[in-house]
Amino acid sequence: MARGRKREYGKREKILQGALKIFSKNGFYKSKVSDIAKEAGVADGTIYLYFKNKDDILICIFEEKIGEIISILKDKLAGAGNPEEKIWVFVDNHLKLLEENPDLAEMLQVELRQSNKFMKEYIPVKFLEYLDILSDIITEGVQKGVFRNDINPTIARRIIFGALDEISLAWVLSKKGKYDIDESARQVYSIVVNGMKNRVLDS
Amino acid sequence: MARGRKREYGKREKILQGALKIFSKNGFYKSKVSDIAKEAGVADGTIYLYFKNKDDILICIFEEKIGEIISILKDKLAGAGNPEEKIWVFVDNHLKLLEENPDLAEMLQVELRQSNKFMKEYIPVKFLEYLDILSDIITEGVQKGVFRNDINPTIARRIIFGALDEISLAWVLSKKGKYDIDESARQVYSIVVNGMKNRVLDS
Amino acid sequence: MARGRKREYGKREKILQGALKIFSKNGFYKSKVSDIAKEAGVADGTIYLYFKNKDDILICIFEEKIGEIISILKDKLAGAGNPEEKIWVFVDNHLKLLEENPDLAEMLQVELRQSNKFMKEYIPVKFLEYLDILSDIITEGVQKGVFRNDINPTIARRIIFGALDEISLAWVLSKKGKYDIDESARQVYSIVVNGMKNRVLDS
Amino acid sequence: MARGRKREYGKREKILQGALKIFSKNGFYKSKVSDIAKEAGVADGTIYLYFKNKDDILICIFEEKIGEIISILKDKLAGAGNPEEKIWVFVDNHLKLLEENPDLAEMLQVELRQSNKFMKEYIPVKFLEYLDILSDIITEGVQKGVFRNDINPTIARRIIFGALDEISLAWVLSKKGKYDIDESARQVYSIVVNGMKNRVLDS
DNA sequence: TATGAATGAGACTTCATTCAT
DNA sequence: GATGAATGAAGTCTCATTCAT
Repeated sequence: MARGRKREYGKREKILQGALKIFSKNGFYKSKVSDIAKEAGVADGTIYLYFKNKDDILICIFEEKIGEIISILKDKLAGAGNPEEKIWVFVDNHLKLLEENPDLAEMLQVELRQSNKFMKEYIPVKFLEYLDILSDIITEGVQKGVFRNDINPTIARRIIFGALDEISLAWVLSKKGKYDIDESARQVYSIVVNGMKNRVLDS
Repeated sequence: MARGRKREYGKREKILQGALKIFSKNGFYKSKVSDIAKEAGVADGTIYLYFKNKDDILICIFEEKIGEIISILKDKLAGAGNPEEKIWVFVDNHLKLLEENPDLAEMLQVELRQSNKFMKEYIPVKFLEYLDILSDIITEGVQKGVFRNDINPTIARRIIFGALDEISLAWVLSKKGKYDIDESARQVYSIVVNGMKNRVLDS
Repeated sequence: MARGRKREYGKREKILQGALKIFSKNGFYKSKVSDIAKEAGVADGTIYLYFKNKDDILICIFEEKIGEIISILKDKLAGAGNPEEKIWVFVDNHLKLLEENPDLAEMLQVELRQSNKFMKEYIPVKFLEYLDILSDIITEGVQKGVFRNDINPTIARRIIFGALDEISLAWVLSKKGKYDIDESARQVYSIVVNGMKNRVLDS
Repeated sequence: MARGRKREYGKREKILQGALKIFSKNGFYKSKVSDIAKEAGVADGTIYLYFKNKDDILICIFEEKIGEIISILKDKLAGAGNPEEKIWVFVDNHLKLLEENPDLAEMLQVELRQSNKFMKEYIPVKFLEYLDILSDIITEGVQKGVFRNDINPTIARRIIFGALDEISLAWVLSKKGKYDIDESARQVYSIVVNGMKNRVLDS
């Protein structure tokens, strides 16, 4: 658990948190490095001791945050039984997590999109890892005959993630009031699981 | 200092087209007004005869392009019969349109998201109009008993749009090769329509 | 009295009047040629049929307006008797004229100063002609023994004009309310005439 | 992209001096911020570390320079006896100071005028403080019976300042050659003091 | 390691002027 | 003569990044 000098890691972490807050408030381009520094309580120059440049901060937030999400998700999935239950865990976890971390939600919704664009070279490894969990569940469901075998896991995972993503976006942009996250989770689950279900087995 | 002019018409349209191309290539913030001007074949200053500022160009593209999409969609929907068929028309139209207009796809994916944010005052009227079409179809389906009556049209429309949106994004970012748009359309249709279908009626 | 085509002269005059109004409101640099055109009710391009450029408009206003002032002043001076009375006529005329033409006042106060500077080549011929009237009166007074012969007319005229100018400026900037022009005229007259008066003759 | 820095102090002062020089040479509007930077030996951006914008530089020069003038003037006035002598100190000080600081003279003459206009909101506190010194002297003279009691100090101070101002302007614009500052000071003093003097007391 | 003053390239936008109609 | 759409040079200001301390 010991992780070298606290001072160093403390600052890096503070910068990432500050950046998350600032990015989510202003968007990536409108955020000034000096504002991040102020928010983090460090000098402007200090940021460049921990990150290559402004873009790098963005990338690191993704890697780190999605890493945490994946870790939490995997823990929860370990306790889940069949593929349908796993889908529920995924859906519920995704929406709850963003509900509890509005800054993170805002960033993933809005800045991630940009980042994919302006950083052509950046391949969102961690993000794909997250999507892989979803396609693994679907594949498992298909193999077990729970889901129809004409379901294409690569496309289906995009459908599910897209649905969750749009729900989150609507929630973020609606100033977090209008949409009920629990209700939304149930609707997503009900539609996609029913949508993929193998009816033959039911009878 | 000024030089010759040509009195060509359709300049506004040429600027919008140029901007669409540049925005989709570089993203809004990385796009220079002078590049848009060059692409449109006009002088930098000319842009400001037709648009208030750079933001205004973005907004006008949305209004105009989504307006066109809505118009085309409504025509197609007029020939569709039951709600399920209408969902198919919506899904198919959305994905085909973006396939045929990659620049537009790229922009809608990335810039529309930001727009809500950086221009606090801008409310995407036309975009909501587009979503309304979707919820109207769902509502109709629920009323006719084709879709389950526990389906919430406001959430369901986000689910469907999100699915389409993510598919488009994946297609855009994968450099338009990896994903098969037809297959994707069928998957989206199959999952969401089956997912909303009222099974009681079937028996 | 007939002066060629009315149309042509009418437009030139309208432009000058419009420019006077706009310059006095915004100052020379903040005034846009297009605003002058709008105020004058002509097209932007039309201005360049009558004036070489924006600077030229300014110069022409000076020449024309100061010309008119000189003409009016000379008429009034023709009816004046001794140098002291002439000083009064000059002082009274200057302040009254500006009171009645606030736009002109504003312009002479502010733009005339600049003009000497930004147009190095422009020598304010008409303005010097106006000052000459003043030094002629002083010289006459000195010669007649009314004013002391240690009075230097070239300097004294600057003193008198400066006093009037500053009074006008204060009046212009105070939004024409605070200062009483009549009272000011009397104070200027009383101070400068008493200040130049030859006391030896009095006894 | 940034390059070496020197950590020299007094940058604010160097910018003010550079700006004074550039403004006086070109006038406010024709002066480019980059020229001021070059003159001051700093980078363009550095100017914005010390001043809000170009207008702010102008205002600061006024505040600072007139502050200095007031300070010097007050010292000299402390050693002056009667009101007439104080008028002489004021007149002499004003003209000598501008003679020794041609750039400052040019700015006060020309740019101050502009500033009063384009910065409607800016109230020239320091400048009014300077004028107050003058009206205080006049009021004192009136109370002591040295000056006539029909003299209005508020107007008289404008007359005196205006006279000095115009003399300075003529001197500045005449490329500092034609006018003799000493002679001018004596003329102004002689005219205004004689002009305000209470003759009744003389007898 | 940390700082933050300084840098300077670059972008948006304005507006005097032109000239095809 | 009159128009006004078009031009494009130019200027203010921003802000990511550096490096002497």
